Amino acid sequence: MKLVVGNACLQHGPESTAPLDCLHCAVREIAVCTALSAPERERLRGIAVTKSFESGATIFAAEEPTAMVGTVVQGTIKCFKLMVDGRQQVVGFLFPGDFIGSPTQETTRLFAEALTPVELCIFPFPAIQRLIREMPNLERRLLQLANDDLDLAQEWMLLLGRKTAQERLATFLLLLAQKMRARGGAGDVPQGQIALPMNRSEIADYLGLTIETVSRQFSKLKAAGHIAIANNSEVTIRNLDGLTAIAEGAA
Amino acid sequence: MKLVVGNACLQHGPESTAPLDCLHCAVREIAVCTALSAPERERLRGIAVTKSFESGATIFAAEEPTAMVGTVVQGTIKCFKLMVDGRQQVVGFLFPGDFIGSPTQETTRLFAEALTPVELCIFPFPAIQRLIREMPNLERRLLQLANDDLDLAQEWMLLLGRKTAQERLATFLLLLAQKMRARGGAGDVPQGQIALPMNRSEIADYLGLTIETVSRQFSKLKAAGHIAIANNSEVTIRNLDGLTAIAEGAA
DNA sequence: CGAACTGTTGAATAAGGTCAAACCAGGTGG
DNA sequence: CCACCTGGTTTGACCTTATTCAACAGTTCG
Repeated sequence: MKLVVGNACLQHGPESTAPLDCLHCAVREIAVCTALSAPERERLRGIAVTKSFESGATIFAAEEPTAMVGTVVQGTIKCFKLMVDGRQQVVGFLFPGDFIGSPTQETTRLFAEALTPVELCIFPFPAIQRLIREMPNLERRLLQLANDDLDLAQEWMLLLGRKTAQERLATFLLLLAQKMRARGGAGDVPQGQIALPMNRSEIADYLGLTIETVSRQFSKLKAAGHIAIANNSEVTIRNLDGLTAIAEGAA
Repeated sequence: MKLVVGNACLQHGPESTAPLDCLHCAVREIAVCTALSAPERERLRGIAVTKSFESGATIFAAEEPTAMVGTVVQGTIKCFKLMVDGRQQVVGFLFPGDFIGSPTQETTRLFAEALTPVELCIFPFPAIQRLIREMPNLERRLLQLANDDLDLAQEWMLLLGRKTAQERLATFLLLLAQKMRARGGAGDVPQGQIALPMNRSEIADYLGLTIETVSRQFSKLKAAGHIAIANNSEVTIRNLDGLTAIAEGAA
């Protein structure tokens, strides 16, 4: 486990204070800002700064005072919990367009680590708290996002508490496929092709399994013809219905 | 599994339309309404109705259009997910003062069932959506509640994905004790005494275990002197530090 | 080309699940 | 008042799944 310790955010690293170019932002169609009126978006832009993280960097760590929230512009992030003896549970992977951080909690409860080079559009904590009070549209959007996250977390509780290893991996792949579809838009990514920017260990920590079990289940799904494995970070869904049946425990 | 099927809410059963007596409400100190100003509380009261459910009744079911949200005034509720083959995952128990339902989602994602006789203070869905738009304080409070719920859900993902049976039960008992403390106030409940309004099967479905394993872990904690078991629905914490150490995996 | 990772596969082990029997408390009815 | 029944719970014996431990294969990168 490689942890860059300390409150990395807002302290070092390349941070642009130049005016943001929201009009050409890659995620302007899906991020929080979507819900805002033009003048509101302008105000939000006023407090935003962009920041880059190299692969493996800690974005924030649990127990720290919350320094920021923000939008993922580029890259993949894993959010996770840690136990004192090192056991790890990934609670979510974040992709471009996703919102990161809790806008109401004074203290961070999670660790966030960049799995690839990451670019964030950051809203410093005190500033965003002020803006939330002044912009009901922003607050409404955040409430919606929080409820959606809660829904996904509860779905994952079902997975972790009641599904078999096979069902977990199938569910995971379908979730990624769905996220890609919701994002990538049209022909961006070929039908059923899934990028895996995380390694087996991180998948295992998301699914509550070991790397060996994850690997075995990949092999099994491949042998059954449900997926094809190009390389370790790219798989293709060959049989969507079959995979769905497995994920729901109907197989 | 006893399921009263159908959209039970707002359709039948005793439902009071008389003006609510908020001043003497048992949960007025902790519920959503706490965050509101006097006139705001008055408006919220205007759309509220109380409703009772008998033990075992379905309060709402997954996939239904959301009919209401509300506050638990009395009783205990379990919220859970179901798989097609009947596997069940409890995602939370709700106690007096807790908020029930998602104020942003048009469709219900969970089942909610009364474990004891339950009294709810109900806010019909269209009305609450309107009020949210008009009362920023209400929205702010709901955002806070949603983020707290999300935090708890992620803590539970760690439990379900990475903790042993022993650690799960210890964590569960400590969570209940903490909830009781946060609620019951002063001498209401004797030190470390925990009421268990749910049976072993429901605990098992919350912890991702079987009833047999739950039972064995109860016996083990009792044998180790960490808890005392008065009867099946009441336990006492004898060794808080020991239990905490177990829950955190430090034992 | 070889070192260092990361991932895969196999064999042995353990934790928790399954099946089955015993237990116990609370309610029923003689 | 007490024997009996019933549901939930506990306990025991055995089994299955996933973990652990270990060896091997494939990639990446100096």
